[in-house]
Amino acid sequence: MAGTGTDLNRLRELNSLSIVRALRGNPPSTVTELSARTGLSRPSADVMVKALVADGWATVVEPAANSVVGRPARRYQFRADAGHVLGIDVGGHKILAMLADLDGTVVHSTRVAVTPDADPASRLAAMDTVIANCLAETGFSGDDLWAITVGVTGPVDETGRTTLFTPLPGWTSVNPAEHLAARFDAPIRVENDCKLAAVAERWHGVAQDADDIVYLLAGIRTGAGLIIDGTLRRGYGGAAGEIGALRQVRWLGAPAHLQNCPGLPESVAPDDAAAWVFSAARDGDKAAKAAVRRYVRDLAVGAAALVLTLDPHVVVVGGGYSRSADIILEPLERELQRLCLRVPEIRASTLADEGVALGALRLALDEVDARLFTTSLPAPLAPPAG
Amino acid sequence: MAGTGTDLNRLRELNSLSIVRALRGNPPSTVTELSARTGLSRPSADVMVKALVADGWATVVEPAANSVVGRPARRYQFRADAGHVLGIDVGGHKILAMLADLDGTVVHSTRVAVTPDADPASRLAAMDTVIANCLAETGFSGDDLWAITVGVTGPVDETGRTTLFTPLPGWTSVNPAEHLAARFDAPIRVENDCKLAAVAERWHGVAQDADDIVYLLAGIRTGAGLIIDGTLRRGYGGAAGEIGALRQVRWLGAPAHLQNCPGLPESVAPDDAAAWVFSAARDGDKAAKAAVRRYVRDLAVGAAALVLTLDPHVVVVGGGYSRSADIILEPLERELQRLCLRVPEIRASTLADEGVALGALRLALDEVDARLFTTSLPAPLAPPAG
DNA sequence: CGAATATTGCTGGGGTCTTTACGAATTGTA
DNA sequence: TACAATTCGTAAAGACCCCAGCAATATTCG
Repeated sequence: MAGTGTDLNRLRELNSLSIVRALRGNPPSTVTELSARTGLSRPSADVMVKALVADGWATVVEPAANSVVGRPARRYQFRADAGHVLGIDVGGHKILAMLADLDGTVVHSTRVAVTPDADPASRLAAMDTVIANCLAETGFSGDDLWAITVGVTGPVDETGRTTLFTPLPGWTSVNPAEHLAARFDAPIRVENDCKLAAVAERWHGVAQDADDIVYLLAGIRTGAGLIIDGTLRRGYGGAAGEIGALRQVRWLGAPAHLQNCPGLPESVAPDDAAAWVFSAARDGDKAAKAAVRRYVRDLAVGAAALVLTLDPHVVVVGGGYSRSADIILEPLERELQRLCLRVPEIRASTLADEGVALGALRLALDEVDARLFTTSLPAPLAPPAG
Repeated sequence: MAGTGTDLNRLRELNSLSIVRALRGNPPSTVTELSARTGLSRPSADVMVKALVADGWATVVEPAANSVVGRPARRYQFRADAGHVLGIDVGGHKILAMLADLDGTVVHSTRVAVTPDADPASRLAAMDTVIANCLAETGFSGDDLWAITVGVTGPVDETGRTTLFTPLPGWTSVNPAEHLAARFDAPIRVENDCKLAAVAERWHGVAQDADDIVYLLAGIRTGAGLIIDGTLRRGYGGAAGEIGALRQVRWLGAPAHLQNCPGLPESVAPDDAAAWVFSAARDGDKAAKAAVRRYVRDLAVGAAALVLTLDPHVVVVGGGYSRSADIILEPLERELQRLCLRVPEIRASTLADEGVALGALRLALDEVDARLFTTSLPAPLAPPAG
């Protein structure tokens, strides 16, 4: 029964989707271009794209200045604003929401600061506020959202819970997916923050060329996210990448080398300690340099375990400490050279603290795509015209 | 240009392949059954299967005793003997070749013993002999082979070389793929033995139900093969799973606990030492039990690194020592419980020393399938009738 | 031997894509 | 301004595929 029995309707769907693919991510295209891009004949491409326009998936862009000989062609464009998705980073210090259209263009983002020891209820309330603001400031309603993804700390199981552990107090009892499902109709997904950051690096970050990626979160917390063969790997129970739980790897204590660096002035707040150490090391401070060396050495053991297990193309170093990539990357590479069989390329993230939210957006878009590309074209939820 | 432009021909191909899928792995089927299985109409299924018969991909099986009312239906069967594939395990102690038809049924296998310190040339010669015998004893020629896969020790790069390292002396300079390419036209692939064993466990072993598998080779060598999301993961440079190279993991020295167990009689050959220790431990020998405990403790650290990285569904323990799974599995699980966040199921392999060759067969079959299911149906290389 | 049953084979209908062809719109040149 | 050249838009014809339904066929059971 699960057979791939394929009839004519399916063929038409396939070709319609083929046209959608050809439209997306390209500048407004003529029918001739679409025909060339899809391999379909020009009349077919014409019929398809006209149907898409009728259903609200595409629009006609007026010819514009055309300096070429011949009748000017109509240009069609995918209606990226037919729907929107939301990506949310629920972090220890901040909550960040990003709203993007179907092309993945970020339309708006909102953030609010929270304290790491906030209780779950107030954290969820802050999340609600951030979302509400993001929608209010752009004039959208919850019905305009086609998918929502939330990034949280700790391994996430199928249901969206972080049962194994999480640094956020009380968070294990919370299910953000259920919480949001009561407010929004869109499909909601909860995912681990490191995993989302990894996705973001492949989407808009420094690993766009790689299919096998290890993302290292280097910050007050240490963690990892894995992309294998181009897709995010969650593991059977959603706990892939949690190599830090292995004591031999020393990730848990690694940041302490920086936090407790001898010579650290009392005036420096704990959150700024690492930055101070990196800066001091850059200035040649002996103790700071030793602290960085010890930190990197511990970080490298876990990284080596990941690298040896997966043999990735690229290792991306992200997280708060990646701002000091200039003094981390080189010793990290040296350590990996010592520990690994084949050393991957090591690159520093450039997504600052937006990686998790961006990755959440990408996953939400994937959700939309999956529906779009498998279960035929859904009824056009979009208004008939912009 | 890479567009999915889909015309009628493609539709027909798709449906033809759909029929092939419905035929394979099923007993001889009537057109009505095929129609039900594929979702196609009966006339369509009829036309398709007739075309397959004409091209040599299927045969008609005569009605046989039919005890049901009505006109007896013709039964069609996939011609598994239209082609064959070869899987070869080039190990330290033996070389094993297996010949299978397109259904994966093993038709014949040949093996020969070699010494671990044999030089590359004689090892390749032994491989040639094993293949030649396997073909001669079944009456096939090299032209009947549609794909060949060779399993070797050590990480294999894209070209089929084991450049990073291998325990076989001189083997880094050898390229078995090139060697065989001079003799056979079929596509040839070389792969790491642990990876192939992992594939075999999912195909015919104890992990058929799992999509995320860590295969542990527990023997005189220690190694791993990874299956993630149902497919073998090689890593960017083919060195995935080589966690044993990390010193912290202690895999290199782990078997020594068994080999050098105090109380080991001088009369026991090195190759039989582990078996003796396991047996002694089973009989309650204190020293032997301690040696096993130490071995498992070391094995578990690397296994934990793999498990924490990938969060697999199942860990399969294979290799020579898996014959003593009865006294390894329980302490291994206990150790993993201690070291991991979520402990996967742990199972002992039952494929004895045929896992690598079986996995090689599966990969060769995958190669055939890939051609069959992407680039349309190739011209029937098969003779028109059995 | 005839009725019941299930399969086989065939024909027409509906649908899709492609090819071919021709009219329409614009540019550049005489 | 008129005309050729070029490209786009669209319509008609042809080929192909899938499906529904009906007549013919082969077998079992009474």
